[in-house]
Amino acid sequence: MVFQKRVGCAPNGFHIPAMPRVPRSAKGKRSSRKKVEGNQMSAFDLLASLAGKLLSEREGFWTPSNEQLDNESSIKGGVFDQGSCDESTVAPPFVSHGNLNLCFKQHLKSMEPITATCAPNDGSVGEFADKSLDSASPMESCVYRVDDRTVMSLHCKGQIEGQTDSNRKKSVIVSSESSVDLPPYGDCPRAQSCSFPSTKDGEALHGDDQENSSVCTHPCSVHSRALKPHCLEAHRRRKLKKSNYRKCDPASYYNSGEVSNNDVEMKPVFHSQKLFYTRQRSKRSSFKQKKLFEHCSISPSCETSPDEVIVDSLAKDGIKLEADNLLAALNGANNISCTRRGSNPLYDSEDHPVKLCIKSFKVPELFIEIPANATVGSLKRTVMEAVMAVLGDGLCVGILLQGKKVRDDSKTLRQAGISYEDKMDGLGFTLEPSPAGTPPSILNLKEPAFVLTDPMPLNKFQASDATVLPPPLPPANCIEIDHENSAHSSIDPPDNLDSDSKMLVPWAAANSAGAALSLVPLGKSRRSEIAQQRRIRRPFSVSEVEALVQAVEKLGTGRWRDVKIRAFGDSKHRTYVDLKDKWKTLVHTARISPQQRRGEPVPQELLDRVLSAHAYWSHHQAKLPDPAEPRLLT
DNA sequence: TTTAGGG
DNA sequence: CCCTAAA
Repeated sequence: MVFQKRVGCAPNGFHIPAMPRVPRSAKGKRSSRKKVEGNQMSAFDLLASLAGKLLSEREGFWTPSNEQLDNESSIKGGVFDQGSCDESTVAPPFVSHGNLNLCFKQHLKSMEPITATCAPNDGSVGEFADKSLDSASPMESCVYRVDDRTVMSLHCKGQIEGQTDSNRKKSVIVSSESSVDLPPYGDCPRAQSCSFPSTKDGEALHGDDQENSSVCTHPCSVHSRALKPHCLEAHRRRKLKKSNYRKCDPASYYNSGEVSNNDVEMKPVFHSQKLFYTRQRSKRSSFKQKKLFEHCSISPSCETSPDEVIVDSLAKDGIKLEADNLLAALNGANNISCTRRGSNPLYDSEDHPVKLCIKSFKVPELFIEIPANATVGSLKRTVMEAVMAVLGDGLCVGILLQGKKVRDDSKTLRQAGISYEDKMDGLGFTLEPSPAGTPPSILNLKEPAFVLTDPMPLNKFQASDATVLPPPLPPANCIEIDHENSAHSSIDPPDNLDSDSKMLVPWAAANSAGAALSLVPLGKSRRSEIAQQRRIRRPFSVSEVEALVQAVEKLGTGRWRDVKIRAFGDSKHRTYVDLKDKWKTLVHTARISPQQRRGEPVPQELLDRVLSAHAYWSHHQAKLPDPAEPRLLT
């Protein structure tokens, strides 16, 4: 007997008492060194990264005025981009008081507004929701209709004024088929998504809605997330299609995703222990869909079901994490020397500290299928593995301001507009995949629909269960990145979110208890042709070239692994293949005229050595790993 | 997993 | 940088 249970809707989520080291994902776990290369990011790292982003960078050339956006659209954009039930939460233990809730959403994106907040940290979302119905409340509400559902959106209208009333900026969108006193439909034409509050307060307020809201998720929308074809490399698509995907009855996806939001629903769909890792079935508003599909040839109407409604919610028990606490935790744990108050040189004399409250991060929800005779312990492990597969394979924090990504890490908060109170309700953080070994880059999760399956070779699996399983996923993070952006962050172009959005497909981590996982997209063929991540281009610096040349001189051109160890042993982002390729280009560069060379000029001396080494090793086989290593005569 | 090469 | 056949 096999049952399938949707984990994600567990009201209280999964509270992980400690943040273990994350199992490495599919690639390179062979040696310890490889593990080091693994793009692992602990929750602490995450916070550190976040803190660094928020509090440590101040230089920039961008002026906030460029980012003046519609104040309302931001939240809604964020909401639309979220669109899912609230899911499990992970509470890292290192936050002294207050938890950073990582809510398992269907994708790694957080729309939770980071609010400027001043102690005392009051007010749950529910309270705000309550108050929002009061005209005196700092919250605004608006109502709109999604299909047959009336939806109320509560969001902040107030500005942060002074130090006492600044933490009133919350946004919650409340699904409402209930008795909530709703303003007339149409008050807020832009708001078209619904979500249900998962905070306890929200539950208390709209408890009846939760179940109803659950209905909002619809399996059919599993594939409704728009993947912009223009974002896909056709070439890659073809390859992926050819090599990694197989035809599969779409209905099987739906079956697999047909588990309702009722936690208790069991479905004997699969016969082996699997983890379903699917994106929340949701529907975006027509408004958002328009944006989503703006560059997509797929019609939204055919991608969504009428009764799908975006279900978005705030973290269950989303405990605020104040910057103070965060910094204190960081300082205490990792000697990060940043203080927040007065004397902090990070702040200009007249610069007010920016207090932020991260309500939650959202990561994809999980579907788990496990034999009924499995032990509770194995279930726990399975969930943990799924969780860590999502969280562990390298996350970085992205910042959304007014719905736009803030990419320039060098900007100050003020320059980025984060210190502007009138924008605080448009500030959001996202958990994003961090390309291996690369600085955090902003990546939007657009197609977080996966299935975790048995790790058996895909070909075997296909042969044995081809009618059930969705197409397998390419064996790596599938992140489409902006090729225009190098590793260096840059300013977000002032266009909409989707235009520069990225896609990601996390790759499951390895197992620990015989339940190895692999990830398979749950999407449909068209858009399950997910672009595989292309690593961010990282031009070799002169010093790197120097190290490479030196190592090749010593080791020869046939031992790239050794060269890598020798010259880039601690570098995560330079693989031996990279080095081999770089050497290839170096040889080429050395042979062409300086006028033809591009990029950062390599000193001629190095190029000469490249040619010399290349010539030498062309005639000397570098076979012997160690003893009398041939020396290059120079 | 590494190497070697083409793309 | 990617992709992959071969080793």
